[in-house]
Amino acid sequence: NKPLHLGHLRNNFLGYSVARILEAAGHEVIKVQIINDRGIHICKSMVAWQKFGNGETPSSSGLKGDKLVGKYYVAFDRAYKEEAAELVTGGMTEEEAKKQAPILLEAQSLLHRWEQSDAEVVDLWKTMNGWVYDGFGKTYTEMGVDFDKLYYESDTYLLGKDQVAAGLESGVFFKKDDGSVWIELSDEGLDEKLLLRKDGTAVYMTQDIGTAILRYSDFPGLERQIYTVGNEQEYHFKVLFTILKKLGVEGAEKNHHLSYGMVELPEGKMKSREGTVVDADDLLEEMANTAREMATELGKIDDLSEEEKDVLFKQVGYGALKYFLLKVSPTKSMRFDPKASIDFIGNTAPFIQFNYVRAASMLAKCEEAGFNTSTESLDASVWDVDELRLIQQALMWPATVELAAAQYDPSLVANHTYDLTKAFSRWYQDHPVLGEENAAVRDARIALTQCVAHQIKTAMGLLGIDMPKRM
RNA sequence: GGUUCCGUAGCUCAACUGGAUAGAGCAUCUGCCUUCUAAGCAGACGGUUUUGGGUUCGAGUCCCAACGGAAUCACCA
Repeated sequence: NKPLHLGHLRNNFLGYSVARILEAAGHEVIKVQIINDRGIHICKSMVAWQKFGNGETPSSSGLKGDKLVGKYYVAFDRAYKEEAAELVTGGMTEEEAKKQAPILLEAQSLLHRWEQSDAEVVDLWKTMNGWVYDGFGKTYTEMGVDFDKLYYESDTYLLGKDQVAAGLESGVFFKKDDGSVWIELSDEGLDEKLLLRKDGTAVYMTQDIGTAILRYSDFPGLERQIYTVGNEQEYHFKVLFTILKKLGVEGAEKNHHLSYGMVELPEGKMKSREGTVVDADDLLEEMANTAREMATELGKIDDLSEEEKDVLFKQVGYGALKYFLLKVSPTKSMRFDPKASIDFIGNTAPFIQFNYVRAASMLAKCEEAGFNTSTESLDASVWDVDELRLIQQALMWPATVELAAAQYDPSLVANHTYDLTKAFSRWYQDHPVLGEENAAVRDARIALTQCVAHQIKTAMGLLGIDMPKRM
């Protein structure tokens, strides 16, 4: 229920790209998204909307749905802090005040009523969730990310609770005096972990147990289940996987947490509450605008229609962003400077796109001139050292895909593509094609250009980056 | 404090999983557009791979320690 930010972009681009790479390596991939539509956080937005919203809706405010709901999440947090501070002034300890703030109690009560299927609460929940999905949907479309199946935690938490009940029966879990349910994982170095609150409501872990089990039964015979989630949740997934094993769930051994590093801003890490986040929608828009400015300045595409230009600016701007986020090893945290980070020259997607466009443009001219553009039966003896080096680079592609798939690492694909493009760009500089008089040499160069262009397009496709025809 | 991860050019990142002279981009400086798109190319500058030990024929990579940074250890998700 918080608007998508830069961290989500890294997450989604990474997950999407890994899926494409695994497919390229011959695996069948099912992309699923778990939607966290249940829990105390939703109730917080709901309470704040009830109290301060005055019936505001996306259409009445003109705000994107997820932004509107996010606004009330922030409003909740502000009110909550004020109330807690007042209680402290009234003589309560800070710890106690954080538990007793009236607005928090209201949110907890809403969660409880929601789990009891209280009609009024469920209605509001449906409405506000609808706004969020609507907003997220727009952003996902822009990102070029899609899923084969969506899981809603509101559908899976009950399954999780069943599992907790079963685990309690079999002695995997235990109940404390206040009625809360726990698992003891000290032997694994993971401490005690809560599975059900004392009021009987589910927590994050409960839902994830349910979701995991549902997926095993939905897709029997899964070779591997990969969770693309930030490294801040490493502990959570260690615990989850351990619990699933202890419950004896079939397939529990096949889980993998694809853990990626945080995106940090120059002033430190992003914090929604302090407003130091880079909003996904804003950033995407800014990227396309930068591409527009750049192209307008260069003036090479003035004859394109407005529609064609819009497509192009998104290809270039979004491509630059995707490449920027994917060229770094997933496990590493990365720094992002909104003003300086994203370049359109150097080791970037626009550089690669530019060279693809040059190749495509040149091939089109060869076509027009009636040259032999077939890649069959060419004379390989004419290649010089630069060309052999370029070919050598291109031949590393299959191994690169295999390694990237094995390690779930799109940065290997990005770096290979850059090296290939760099080699091509260098070669292009002093190896004319159209003006080459020796037909054998010319045909060999045409074939080479075709192969390189094709590989660039394929490789960038695995990163979710489109190649324009002109730029 | 426990656990996990990280430390490579001024900045952002590579380094084919232990191999030869540690490579790119940005930034700075110098050249190259009457020739297939200059969002390009060539060159210069920039390194005791945080530090100290160890293993090895060989270490940025593996082990130990120190220093520095991050994440996590919630009846948040």
